[in-house]
Amino acid sequence: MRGCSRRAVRFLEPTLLLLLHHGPAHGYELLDQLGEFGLDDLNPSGVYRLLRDMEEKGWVTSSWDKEQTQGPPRRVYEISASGDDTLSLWTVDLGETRDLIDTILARYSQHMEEGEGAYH
Amino acid sequence: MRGCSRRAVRFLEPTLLLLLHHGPAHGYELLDQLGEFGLDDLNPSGVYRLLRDMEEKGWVTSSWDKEQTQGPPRRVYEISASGDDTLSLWTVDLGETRDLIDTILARYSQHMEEGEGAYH
DNA sequence: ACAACTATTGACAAATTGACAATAGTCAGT
DNA sequence: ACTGACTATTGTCAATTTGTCAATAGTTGT
Repeated sequence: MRGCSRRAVRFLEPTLLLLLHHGPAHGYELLDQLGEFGLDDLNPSGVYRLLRDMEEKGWVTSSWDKEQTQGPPRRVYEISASGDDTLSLWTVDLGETRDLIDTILARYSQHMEEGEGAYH
Repeated sequence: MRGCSRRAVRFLEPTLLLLLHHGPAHGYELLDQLGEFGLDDLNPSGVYRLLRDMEEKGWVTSSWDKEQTQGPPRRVYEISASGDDTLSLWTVDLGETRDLIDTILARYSQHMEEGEGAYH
């Protein structure tokens, strides 16, 4: 099923905002932390692209990391006040989505208990 | 926010399967029933298109309604055994999605309580 | 005949996503 | 110094998905 991949995309934005809500971070680090949410196996370029999009919308700001590190310069993202607001709006949306899921699952269980889906 | 529209699209497929799991129905009727799930304001052609796609995948079958009705002939969709299986898989996916949402919302509440997100 | 409502289909632009290559810096071993 | 492995970000382009709007077509009421 394609569900997993689509879920990843759908929840990438709020999850990134949440992670940045905790503190500034660079893309590679975020990519790693997304795994804790089950959002693994996603394409790095998609994440970087989304971060750039989010910056265009003003939800995050970025700057090059000043510290020398084990690789090329890193772009560090930080959430903005506007990003905080967006995250807050996202939580409302997520709550509604959860309600929808609950409704669907409840109806499904109900059908199954009543044996209504038994045409086959 | 674009969340609502995207939610509609994301949950259209399982919701249609669920409705058809209850019994055969035609598109126009389904379109109406989707409103009960908060999936309103969606474009009819998108729903019809998805139903046709689902038929191509073998999850539903369709036939023209024999009964005379108040309009042009209606295509009646019925869920197949394969559709039942798909719906069942969908419930697993939806459960995982709900878990993800719960995780995100829990972390957000936690940050807020601890006042960690207070840069601004 | 005309308008309003029921019902489905088609077509095409716009937006999104996936896959992969390109670039570039550091570090460790040879 | 060269090589390969790892870190880190960007760019590109085809493929898929979605949104929008028009087209078709039957029925009912005036």
